[in-house]
Amino acid sequence: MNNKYWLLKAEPDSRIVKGKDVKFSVDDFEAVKTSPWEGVRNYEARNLMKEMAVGDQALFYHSNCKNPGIAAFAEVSKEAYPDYTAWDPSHPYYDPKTDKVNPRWYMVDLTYKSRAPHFIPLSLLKRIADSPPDRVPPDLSYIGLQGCKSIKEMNLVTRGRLSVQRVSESAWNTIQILAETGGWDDNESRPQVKKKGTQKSKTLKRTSATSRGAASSEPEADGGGNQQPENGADEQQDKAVGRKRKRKQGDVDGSVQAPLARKSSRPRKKPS
DNA sequence: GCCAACGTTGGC
DNA sequence: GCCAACGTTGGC
Repeated sequence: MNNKYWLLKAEPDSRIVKGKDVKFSVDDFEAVKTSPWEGVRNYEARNLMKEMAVGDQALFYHSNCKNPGIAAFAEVSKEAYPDYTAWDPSHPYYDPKTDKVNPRWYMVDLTYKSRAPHFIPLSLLKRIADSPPDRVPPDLSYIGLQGCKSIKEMNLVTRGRLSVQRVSESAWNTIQILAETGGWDDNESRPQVKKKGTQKSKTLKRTSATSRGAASSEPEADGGGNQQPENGADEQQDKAVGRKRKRKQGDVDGSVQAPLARKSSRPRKKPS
């Protein structure tokens, strides 16, 4: 593969899942420096992680928050290895159907590199994506048409529900330029830039903790036709939804319970 | 295997 | 907090 760039999502706001806070902001990331990207219970996301190699570059994205967007840059520091949290019955993302002999879930380690000088809000990327094919938004003329095009093709704007995504080299380059240059009008509030040491508002901000469950689903239907997620082989990508969530190692061993995924508890109501 | 129901993601 | 989009479940 010639893809060495990725985008991974994390939630900067507190949200309790099975008794544990899944918050993992850019500040948290910078503090721990390196963190295992555990908890992904989505085949497509997992497969993408399996493709990652040490040294690959990644975009750290703030999701499910007031200002979603790219907050920092990171690097893959450890190739995919079994996600041990899947075997821990006390973990929110415990998966009873997998074991150490035949790991189902994997994770990589990501190491924080630097903050995006200019936080890149999703709204900006969307604005670019919505711009005419032959025009570059005036305030972003410096990225050029090619830059615009690369953004328009990002999974971030074309799909959205994937917690781990591939990023093309051109999109990566464009993001770099945007982050360094800034200059757009709509950069309203942004989470980054920790002002003075005490900025870590740990105040419990409750986001809309509706009822996000843990992992997503189980089977991973694949558009192509390969629906086998497992097989140690090199599966491509299946598709399933991704989950994003990350948390710093420190609070990992909380101990909770609750499995994940909603297998078949669905009360189906059918006519007649 | 189709497809309606409904859970989840995640922006707004 | 609302809700659109997406995708999975599972009856038939």
